[in-house]
Formats: sequence, C-alpha cells, structure tokens
Amino acid sequence: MNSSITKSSGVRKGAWTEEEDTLLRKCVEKYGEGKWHQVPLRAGLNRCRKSCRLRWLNYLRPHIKRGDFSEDEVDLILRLHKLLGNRWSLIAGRLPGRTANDVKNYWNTHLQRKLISPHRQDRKCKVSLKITENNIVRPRPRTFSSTKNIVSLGRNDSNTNTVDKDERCKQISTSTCDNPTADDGVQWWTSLLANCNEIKEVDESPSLLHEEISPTINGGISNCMQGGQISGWDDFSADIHDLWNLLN
DNA sequence: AAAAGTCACAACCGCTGTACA
DNA sequence: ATGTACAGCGGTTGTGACTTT
Repeated sequence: MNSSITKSSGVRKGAWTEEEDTLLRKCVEKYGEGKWHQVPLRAGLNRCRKSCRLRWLNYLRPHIKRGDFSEDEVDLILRLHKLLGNRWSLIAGRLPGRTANDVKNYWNTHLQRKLISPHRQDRKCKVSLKITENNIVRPRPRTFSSTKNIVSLGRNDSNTNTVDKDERCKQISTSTCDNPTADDGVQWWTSLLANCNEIKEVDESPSLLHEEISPTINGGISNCMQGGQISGWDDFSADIHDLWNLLN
C-alpha cells in the first residue's frame, strides 16, 4: 500500500494518512454524509470521491466495530448469505458496526474457504459450519409507488416506477431497526415477512417475490432461532411456510 | 534466522442503478 | 425519451503482518 502513489490525474491513491483522515472526518462532521463528489474539494483532499466515501464508510465512521466476528455474527452472515447471496451491503446492514467491506473480507477469507474445502479447519474460527448450496433471493424490479412509502406500497399510486426490492428491504429495516439491538436480525426477518404479507394483501400482483425463494429459507430461519433469542419460532417458521405457499 | 507461503484487510476499479435536466 | 452525473455496490488487487518450513 504505497501512500505516495498518484494517478496521472494527480489524485492520490493508496493508504490514507492521519492528516487525510482528520480532514475527511472534519468535512463529514461539518457537511454530513453524502455529496461525495464535493467532499474532496470541501475537505481539501487530493482524493477521488469514491476513495473518500470508502474511507469514511469503512474506517472513519463512528461506531465501527473492529476485531473478530462473534459466533452470532458469523451465524447471521451465513444465514443471510444463504438467502441473499453476495449482497454484502444488505448483510452488513444487519450487523451493527460492521461494514460491507468487513463482511465481504471476512467471507472471502474465512467462510468461503470453508465452502470450498470444509475439511480444512480455520485457525481462528471455531464456529462449526454446515453450509449447503441454496437458491439465492435475487431481487427483481417490480412496479410500485415512487413515493417509496412502505405503508402505501401498491395503493392507488398512479405514479409508478421500478425499484429494487432491496431498497424496500432497506426501508423496512431502517424503519424498524434504526437502533439495532441484540435481536436485530430477528426483527428484520419479522418485519420483512410482515411487509411481504402486507404487500400481498394490498397488491395481488404475484411478481413481488418472483425470485427463487427457496423453501429452505424455512429451515434456515428455523435454525436461526435455535440460539434462544426469541420464543415462538415454530409459529414464525410456519408463517414462512404459509407465505411460501401463498407466493406460489 | 531466513525464505516461502498464507492471511487479513484496506483500497481501487468497473459496473449498475437512480435522479435529474 | 434520452443523456449525463452521481452514488453505491461487489469483485479484485496489493501489501504488510504473521506463520510455517
């Protein structure tokens, strides 16, 4: 990581210095996140906007958790990855303090290896893994209100456009999990499914979850409850089964 | 002790989706 | 309807740290 590397355009590349970090931090604190194209100018950094954004998101943002992933976190990653595939930002969104880059790196260095060669034991990770190939939920666009209001989804909106379901999941998650708690992931699933049910009720279009949702979701989530995080998971998984039948 | 191999992670690159004129 | 700019994402790379031989 050569911090002195400079692009032909004159933009700095490579590792960030303390000084650059300070400038970026102050800039974001002053102007807030977003408008990343303006950040290099505002902060007086000779970096591209992508570099600034990444540095902030992955390193400078407050409350970023460092160090090893807990067993719970690993478990959640595995289950979410089983369902969502390489949607690192979505997965990271369910892991408070973890960034998409963290999750991706952890997956690539720790977990994927187990998929490829399960016999090989990781030196650090003690979590026993049983990973099976499953169909991945691949969000597909569908039409719904451009207001992006979850409550009014599919209801009497003449103005429609296509929006990735992920975005809606994010909305769902942010609306219910802004202050992540220990059962954060559980809440997310609950709200996701609740929302799916709601949408089914208000919108008879069968295309909402037209992705290849595997029935194994049922088993996966049922397993997810084994940590004693919450009671009544039999009902929960039964609901999922109902949902699955409904969607089919 | 040194060389080779492996790991961990920060950072970059290219692509896609979205907003807006 | 189209083009452009921007934001964000996932894949990949580079390199220092660590471990093994």
